[in-house]
Amino acid sequence: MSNDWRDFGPDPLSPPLRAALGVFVRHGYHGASIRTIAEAAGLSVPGLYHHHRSKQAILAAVVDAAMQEMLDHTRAADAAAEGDSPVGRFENIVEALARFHMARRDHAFVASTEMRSMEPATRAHHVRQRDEQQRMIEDAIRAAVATGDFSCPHPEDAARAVSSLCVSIASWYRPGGPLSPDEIVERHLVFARGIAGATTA
Amino acid sequence: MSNDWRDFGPDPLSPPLRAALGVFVRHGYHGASIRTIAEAAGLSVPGLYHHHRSKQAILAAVVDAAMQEMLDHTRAADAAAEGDSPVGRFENIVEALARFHMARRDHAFVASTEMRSMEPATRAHHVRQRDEQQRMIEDAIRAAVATGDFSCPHPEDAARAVSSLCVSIASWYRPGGPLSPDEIVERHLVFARGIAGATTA
Amino acid sequence: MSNDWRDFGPDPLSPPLRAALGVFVRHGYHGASIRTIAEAAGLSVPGLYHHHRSKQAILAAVVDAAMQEMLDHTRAADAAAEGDSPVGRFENIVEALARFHMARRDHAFVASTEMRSMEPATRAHHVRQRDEQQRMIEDAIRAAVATGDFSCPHPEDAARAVSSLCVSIASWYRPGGPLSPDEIVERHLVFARGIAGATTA
Amino acid sequence: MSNDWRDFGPDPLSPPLRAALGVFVRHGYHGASIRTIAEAAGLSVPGLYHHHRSKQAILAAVVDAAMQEMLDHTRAADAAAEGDSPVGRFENIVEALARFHMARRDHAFVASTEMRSMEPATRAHHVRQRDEQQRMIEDAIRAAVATGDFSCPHPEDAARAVSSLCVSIASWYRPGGPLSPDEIVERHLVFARGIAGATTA
DNA sequence: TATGAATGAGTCTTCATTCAT
DNA sequence: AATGAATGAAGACTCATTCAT
Repeated sequence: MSNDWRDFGPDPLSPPLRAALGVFVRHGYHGASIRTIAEAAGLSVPGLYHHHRSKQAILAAVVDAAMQEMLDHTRAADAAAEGDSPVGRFENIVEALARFHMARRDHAFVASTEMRSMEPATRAHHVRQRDEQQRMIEDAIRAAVATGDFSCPHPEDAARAVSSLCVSIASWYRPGGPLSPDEIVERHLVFARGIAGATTA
Repeated sequence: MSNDWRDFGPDPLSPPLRAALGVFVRHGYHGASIRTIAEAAGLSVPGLYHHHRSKQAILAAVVDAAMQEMLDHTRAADAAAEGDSPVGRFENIVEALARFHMARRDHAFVASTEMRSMEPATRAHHVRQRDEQQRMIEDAIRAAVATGDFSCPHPEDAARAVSSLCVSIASWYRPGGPLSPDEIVERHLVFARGIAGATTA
Repeated sequence: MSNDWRDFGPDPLSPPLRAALGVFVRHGYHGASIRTIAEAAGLSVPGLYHHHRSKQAILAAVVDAAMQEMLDHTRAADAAAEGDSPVGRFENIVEALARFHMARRDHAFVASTEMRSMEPATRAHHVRQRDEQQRMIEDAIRAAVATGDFSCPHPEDAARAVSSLCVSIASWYRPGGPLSPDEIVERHLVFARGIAGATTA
Repeated sequence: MSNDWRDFGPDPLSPPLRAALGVFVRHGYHGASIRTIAEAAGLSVPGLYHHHRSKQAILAAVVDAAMQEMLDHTRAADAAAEGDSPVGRFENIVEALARFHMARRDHAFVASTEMRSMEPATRAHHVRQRDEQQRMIEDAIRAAVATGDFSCPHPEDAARAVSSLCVSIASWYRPGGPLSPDEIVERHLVFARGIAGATTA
């Protein structure tokens, strides 16, 4: 993982979970019936229950897998900039985030959209993961401010704004669209630097 | 409306629609039962149906009211900057958007979150309204680029980013939170100028 | 009435009852909603209730009007054959029955079809009217048997068969169809004579 | 089937369908609630839905089973008269029809009564089956006219009258009534020959 | 391991009917 | 005489889940 944080391999979700994800994306958690999910997975209903305890457990598994993968990649991106300037760390993290929201657009969409459908424990776990990710951005901004590379009076707000911006990619990006992932990354790096108050071109 | 685009009066939604909005926010469209909505509205179920043809019609009414109010205020904010520099237009529009997403946080949240729950006609209408709003931002950016106030190679992407940023306010802002609306507006104006590549302080 | 038992004037049903009849025919009693009936009548729902106590009362009124008109015409047809041979009585009654089931096809259809939807009292009344009508046929047959014009070992069964035959006209006859009412009458007179065992052409 | 067209074994309907049939007979299709049907079948509501897709599908299954059985028996009765005079064919068909409307009185009643409650496709199928049956009678009559056994100027109308007569048995016959099925058959053969204009005793 | 059958509780929606105005 | 607003009960149907096989 240390070097390939830019690459997302095939979806690691098990077939039933991937099927569930598709249904969640199209209909939302409450609009998705166990029957529809089972059909999409090519399983009978009890067959699906053999793999997962409940519909809620399916949601938790999908969301946790997504958040783990996101954290893995952003952490690796951060680590890969070890020794670089804080700006390099910031840019790596943003790039990892942006790439994740394209490569795993459905996963990210469901994770951000279905918070209210999660049971308290699941939701708390999810929020913790999201906060950790956001703090990584914030830390990088603070470091860059310390070196004078960024001029940013409110690093926490800027981090949230950058994060929101990357998350929102998942709601409009379509593979095969007019812009390539590389172009989208490039442009969002510019936006993110603008939000963080980069002082140099 | 010409001068008071910054102010949002009391929620114009009828009591049943306001009640429905609250349930939609907490549980999502599919998670909201007509029974729950009726209870929240202090009506019997058929009493609710007396006012609205279907659950879907309730969603459409709520979303359309929200989008109309958003468009009214952003248009007025744009018009109020008539004669100003393009930057003034841009800032007015962004401020109107930000204020809307705080004053009508629930409305905006449901409108942006429940697109997949809308029937095709409703969704198409909604998308048209959203696109018009986004084009207002884009036009202002292009004008500011023409005057040299902004340096922005991709105005359409920047407009989407600015719009996404304002929309995302609705998902974390709480009245009575640590920041006042005025502070939030101020900070988001800075973020938005950063995204659009403002060349001057 | 004494002479014009062959003619059926305009439908004597009040407009709301006529509207209800149409809905009953198309959807059946249970499939007909008060709202649909009110709409068909051009009335509001309470407006309809102003004229009739309940949906059941509407059915009773429609059915009773139909049966009364049927009895009026068959009695008059019978009376008009006073002094004729029993065969003349028989034929007059059958003709009246056949003509009624064409002229008031919807009324007759509902009356015969919705017996199970009538409350006990209404149903009992209806059955009494139907039995009286059937006995008129039976009496005529018996009289014709006594004169040797008919050869019929079971007049009661024959009367029921003749009655059923006339009732069934209502379920296929359409005004403007290939056969004129006069032709249909003529042919059913032949069938009825066949059922009753007429011994002469 | 070749020899036993006179006998109707135990009702071939599955228990849930038989239960539904009973409820349809008593209350009509629209008056029959799925709850009542399920109770009559000794099932829960979803248990009933496990076996049948919808209330309409239940009606279609019941009606089609009835019409199939009717066609099977009348065809067999017709075939059994192979080589006989046309009058023999005619009598066999009528007897099969009459017996069917006694042995399967509820099935026949619902099939003829609930045409308006069938969805278009189901209704079309039903009408086709009914027409085929009626044409069998018509053909037999025409053949008997050709041999001079019947004198009947309008075979199509006579066939419809004979058919209606047999169908109407289902609306008054009760097992254990004053007349045995054999007696009823005998009398209806006489009526049918009368309608068709039989020239010989 | 996998599934046909089952279910209590819930879904959205409509029912016939009433009443204040 | 007419209606907008309301409702308890019921409509057909589906839910997530279980269990015997």
